[in-house]
Amino acid sequence: MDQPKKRAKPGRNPASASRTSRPRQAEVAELAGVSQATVSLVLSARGDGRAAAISEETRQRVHEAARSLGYVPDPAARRLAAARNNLLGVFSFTATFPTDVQHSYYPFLVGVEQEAAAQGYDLVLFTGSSSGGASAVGPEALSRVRLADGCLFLGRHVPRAELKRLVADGFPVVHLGRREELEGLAWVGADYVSASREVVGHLAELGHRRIVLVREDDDAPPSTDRQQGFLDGLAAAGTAGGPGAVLRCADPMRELTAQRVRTLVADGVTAFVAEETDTGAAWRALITAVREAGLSCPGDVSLGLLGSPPADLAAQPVPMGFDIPRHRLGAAAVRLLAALVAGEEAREPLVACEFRAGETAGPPIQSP
Amino acid sequence: MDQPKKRAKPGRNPASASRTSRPRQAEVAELAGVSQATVSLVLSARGDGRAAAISEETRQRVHEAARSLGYVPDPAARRLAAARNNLLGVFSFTATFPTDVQHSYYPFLVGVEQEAAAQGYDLVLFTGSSSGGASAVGPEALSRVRLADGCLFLGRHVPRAELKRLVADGFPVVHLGRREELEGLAWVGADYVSASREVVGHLAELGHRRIVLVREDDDAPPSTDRQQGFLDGLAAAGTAGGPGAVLRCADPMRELTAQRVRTLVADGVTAFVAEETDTGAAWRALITAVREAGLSCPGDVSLGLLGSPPADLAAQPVPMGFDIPRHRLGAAAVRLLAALVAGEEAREPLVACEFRAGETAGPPIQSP
DNA sequence: GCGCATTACTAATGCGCATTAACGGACCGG
DNA sequence: CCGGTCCGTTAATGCGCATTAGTAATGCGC
Repeated sequence: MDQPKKRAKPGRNPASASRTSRPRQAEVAELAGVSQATVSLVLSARGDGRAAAISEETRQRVHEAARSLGYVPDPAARRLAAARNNLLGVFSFTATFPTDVQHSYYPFLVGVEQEAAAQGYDLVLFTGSSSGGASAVGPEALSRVRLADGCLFLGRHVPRAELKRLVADGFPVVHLGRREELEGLAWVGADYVSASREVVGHLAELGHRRIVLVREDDDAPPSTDRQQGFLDGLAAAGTAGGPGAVLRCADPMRELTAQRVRTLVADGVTAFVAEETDTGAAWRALITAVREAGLSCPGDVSLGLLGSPPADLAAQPVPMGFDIPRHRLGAAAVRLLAALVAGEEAREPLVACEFRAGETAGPPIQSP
Repeated sequence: MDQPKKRAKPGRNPASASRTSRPRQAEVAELAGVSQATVSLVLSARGDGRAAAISEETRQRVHEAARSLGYVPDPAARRLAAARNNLLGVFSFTATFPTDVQHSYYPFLVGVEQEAAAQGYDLVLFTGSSSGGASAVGPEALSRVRLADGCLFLGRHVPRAELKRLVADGFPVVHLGRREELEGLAWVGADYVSASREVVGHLAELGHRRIVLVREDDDAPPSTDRQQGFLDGLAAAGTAGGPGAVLRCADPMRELTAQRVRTLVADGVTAFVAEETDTGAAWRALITAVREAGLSCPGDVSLGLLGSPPADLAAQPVPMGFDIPRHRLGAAAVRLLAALVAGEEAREPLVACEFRAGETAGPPIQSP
């Protein structure tokens, strides 16, 4: 009577419909006359490296049995046992799927998807702002991402506190876009400094000595980086920057008039570069002013754009400048994230931009 | 001494790096001072129906503990334990985010994402055939989707055999786009028949009696449906279709000449409708031919497009016709899938298109 | 012919969760 | 005051697989 208390076996509810049809490893094992463990060893044998100690004959029998039964491993069980989900999260605080196909996140996603596939990960898409009723946009909205092995963040409005919490907990996180304010947060970004320096370098090579940067009145890192690169480029070319080299406008369209451009050109300026922003205001203002000043572009004055032109100006003559490799940025972010998930160290976060020769730059005119 | 042989506990290898960060139910339980089972009961309590027998106070404590720990249930474990994980899969055999935006499933995804959020599901993007090297396109490629509660399939190149297997196993699957060849496969599609009939109806109401359909030489269901709707519309308008009512061209640009159009118009034809295809060839050929024939559009002849114009022609006068509600299609697919997951029956798979008045249709000219 | 290494395989275990029988305590009618 | 009932909670179990300690069998050397 002192045997351990006998308990019924609760277990699980009766087999659901699909139970009957899907063979388990145990059934394969029985058919092959081996143990379940052997089946697992055979079927999950990594192609690379040494094969486990299983005889070729057994291996064959197991494979045969598996095939004849139509065995397919259960991914849930596989992932549970392996303690990894092979899932990467993608979180954007603005809608992950903006209605506009032209949206700037799209190219990132292309790269993200490709690289994730290459690394053997699937993607879980989270939306912070989704109007969906179920997901309350509470502070814990972010913690759902823990479902994945790691998470990629897009957009600038990700709440700091929550992100910090994730990072502090050691959850692998990568931010797409420079994000240095948050200690320990991994990120990847485009190397605007080098790219901008290169643009200035090309202009200098063509012979330009007086170059002006038109930028907006915004202290976002991308803007700062571009100015930095611009000034570096000037220095490398042996040209003094000086305060007049940077034209900072709160409202470019209003401040950068044709008259202003004429004055600068008369003063010896032979080339302008504009920074790229969301709105493209600086570039828009620049080409408008130059046109209205009656100046021809590669002829009278050379223009450069530190980025890509806005979609509605894409048909215009291609500006000399650089393209942000969004595609590669997305891929780099995934690689970094995968490395973090695997417990490796973060690597170089900067991705080089691609120089674009365009058709808006030429040698400076000889001032009369 | 006859106790069962003592064996060491093999278990699994020491915790990987991420182990620390992901709290388990057991940890929540400890913090709340209850058992793991209680945590499970509280957290998986179905909102509907009777709440499990847990006191409100305990419930509170558990929720609090879970929140403070940032607990998120492990999808794999959830799934393995025979429940569901509130995950819906999206699988497209071509890249979901293709480089070529034209063929993108993006608009669908907008609807999918919204509806999934509304239904309380997260989305897993199973990266199908991406050029990535890792994922061999073996038979198991598709079976990964079993991690989710159900899966949405996009694209026409999904391998039949594997899909069939999923369906046969009772795994909830919905195909976006008509797919009747596969017995038992649920799908949602746009109602091209009704929409095309409506377009013809509008033309008939305007007074058109002789209407010609320009279509490509392709027997895909969407083409067939449009023709069907077109003929239905003619019949409803009391106009005989006749063999001449459908112009089937292998190469519309070449076959649909200005001369041909002139002849038709002279013969009494007052309106043309073109089908929409990937390339937009039929519509392109039609408007080109009409222009070259020197005919003005809403004046001399009315035009309709059974679908949306290709992106590069969007700036032209908006064609009368209909828009495929990709957004709503995606949402409908998710609703259907959610119903299947819940064990309900499939419902009406057709989603209505949206009529677009446009500016290419008017009353027919009185032939002299 | 005994120790020791190697090979080929199996038993046991747990991943994290859901499920359910059982249990202890409070309450209650008789 | 005792058996019964209800309530809140828990222990135990297994989902399907990967992992690893252990074992039986065999080979090898001296």
